[in-house]
Amino acid sequence: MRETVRDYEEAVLDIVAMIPAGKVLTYGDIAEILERGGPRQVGAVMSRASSGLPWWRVLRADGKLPGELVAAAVEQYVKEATPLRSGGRTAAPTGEPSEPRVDLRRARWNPAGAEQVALQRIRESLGGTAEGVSIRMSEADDWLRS
DNA sequence: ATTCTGACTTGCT
DNA sequence: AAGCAAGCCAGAA
Repeated sequence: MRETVRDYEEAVLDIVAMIPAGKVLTYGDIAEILERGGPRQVGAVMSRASSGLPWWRVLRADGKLPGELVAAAVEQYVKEATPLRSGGRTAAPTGEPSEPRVDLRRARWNPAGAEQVALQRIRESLGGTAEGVSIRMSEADDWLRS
């Protein structure tokens, strides 16, 4: 039995729903967790995501989000005290406000223990049907990458 | 089968 | 820091 597109969407949405307030994940991170598709696929899912989802906690690898979403997102970041870069000191000397960007180094969600297990379970739910799915046990190491 | 498209990434200026 | 080109992945036309 082949996995359906719908399954992939559910998996992505489940993960997004698990991200704690004040923390974030990049599109690529989610693709890695699922070991399916890539950043663009995750982005595609998010573009169709229904409201009610903490979409602002999923952003690009550079800590930004597509233009239109920035305003709404920043509002949330402030509310959730998400670590940002800029705002004050790092602003350009030219006087340009420079849009705030999430500080990935500090804000990236690093799932541990039970959370990581839960994510693994979500991933496994995708390959479900015995298809020679070789599982890597030491995947956790990937999360230690800086 | 082929081409287009996009809430993406990386590497190089 | 900002812009650009290529690479990448999968669904849609």
